[in-house]
Amino acid sequence: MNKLNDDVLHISQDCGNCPIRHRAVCARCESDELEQLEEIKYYRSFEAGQTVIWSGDRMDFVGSVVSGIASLTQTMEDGRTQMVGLLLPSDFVGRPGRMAAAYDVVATTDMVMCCFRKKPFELMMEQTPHIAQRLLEMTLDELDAAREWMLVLGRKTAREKIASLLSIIARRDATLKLDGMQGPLVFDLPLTREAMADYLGLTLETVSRQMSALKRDGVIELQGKRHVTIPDFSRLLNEAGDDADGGIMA
Amino acid sequence: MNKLNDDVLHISQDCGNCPIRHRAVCARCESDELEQLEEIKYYRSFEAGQTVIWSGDRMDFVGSVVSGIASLTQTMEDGRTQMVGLLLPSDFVGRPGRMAAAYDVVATTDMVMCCFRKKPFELMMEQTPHIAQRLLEMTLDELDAAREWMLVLGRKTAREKIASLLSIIARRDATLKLDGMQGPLVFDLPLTREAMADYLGLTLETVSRQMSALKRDGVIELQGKRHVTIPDFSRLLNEAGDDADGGIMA
DNA sequence: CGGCCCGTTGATCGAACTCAATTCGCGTGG
DNA sequence: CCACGCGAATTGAGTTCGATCAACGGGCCG
Repeated sequence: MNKLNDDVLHISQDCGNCPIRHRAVCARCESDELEQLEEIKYYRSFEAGQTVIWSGDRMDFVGSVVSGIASLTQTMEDGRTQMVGLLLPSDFVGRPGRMAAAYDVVATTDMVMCCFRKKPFELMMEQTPHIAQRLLEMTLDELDAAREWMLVLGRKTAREKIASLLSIIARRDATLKLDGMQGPLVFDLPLTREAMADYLGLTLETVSRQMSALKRDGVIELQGKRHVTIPDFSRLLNEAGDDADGGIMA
Repeated sequence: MNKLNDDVLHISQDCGNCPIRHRAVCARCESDELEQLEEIKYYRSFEAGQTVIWSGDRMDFVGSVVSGIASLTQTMEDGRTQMVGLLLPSDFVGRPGRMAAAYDVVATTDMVMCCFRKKPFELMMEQTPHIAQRLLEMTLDELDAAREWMLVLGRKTAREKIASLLSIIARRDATLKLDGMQGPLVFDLPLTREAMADYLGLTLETVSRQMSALKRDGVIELQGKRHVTIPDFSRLLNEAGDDADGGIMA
């Protein structure tokens, strides 16, 4: 918690130094627009496991994930839950124009959010096209990701689902590190087995079994439960049922 | 085919009389903006089963479904396919700023599209905020629908999946007819059993079996293979695993 | 009439679920 | 320091739901 507060202080108010400055909803803003945003923004930090907002709750802010990871989940009355979004740094939370949250938002790791008061943000959106433009672009990207995930949920086997999730996390991690993807990829899983199960529409036992199977078959290596090494990325892509050729897909 | 061409001629050029005028991407346009759009638009008709565009193909238009239904599908190399979108009248096709189609688009019924040449449309989007605003709104709605569908794909049983699909189609049909949803709902399924299976992540045999089971249990009535009667909508919602109370959900 | 498409139904199989026991890692308190 | 407890993860045994393979029925058109 102290650590988190330090982070918040450290990030402070300056959009210019923000780590997600050029990827978030504010990416296209000019400096005067940033100044406007700074007046309606504030930071909030969450510990791993903490709930940001419950589905149906009134939501008087929107915002961006600055660091850490959050998940968007839907739950049925009998308790079955499905993750419908994985929010990474720079991803946007909330929907302008909507009163209530449509999903549960939970921090899966310690997390910092840059929040904008909703009303003034909506006003700004009407006036400055840069924000709406960027939000449209980001929403279209999310829609593509959601559709990609529908294929995973609807048609892939448990093994392929795990491989798909690992390859997505690995790819993201590699791009963050500006890794050319040469050599083995190494990263930490930001999700518990249960969260992976919720994302993939599986049970946690099946997730565990398939992780063990991929390890046994040499597709992945595990140091501890969370630290993963991918010796051959194209092999993993193959297991995911995606086209193998290491090419970056559309 | 003759029927289709008649439709096209009938719709002709006048945006003012367009059946989707107030719901499509052009919903918020002023009359001068509509005039601009009319200069870059043209109609195309497709017969049931015809492919509008293949994934990966260069796409030099975007557009709206005017009448009929189209589906967005993704296919793996081994032939497994997943429908990732069901395009109804007023829904938007294509992504501004993207060169190639990301999905296969297929007409599942006879269909008419209002197409805009892509380059000029993109230019208009930059100049007139009304279009981008509406497109953002529509994209956010689609994202919500996709996430709703992820819950269906990931966590619902075959029976619940069928009930979910039927309730969505029934609800849409009722709103089109401005039906207050009192009394039994009656509609025609616009999808083959196979298309339903592709949407739901099932096989067509399972779809057929569950349709028979719902009929046997009195949840639905079938006249022929496509004509459906829902005697008790809240019962159907219950079978779908959604909250039963006939209320209109968020 | 025969072929074709769409849909239904039956029999069997297997992948993933469920229930249950056990292990691992880690912090906490005696 | 070790014992203890707890949550996360693994592994096993048995069951089940939906997939697969296969046969059959009905409507439509040539």
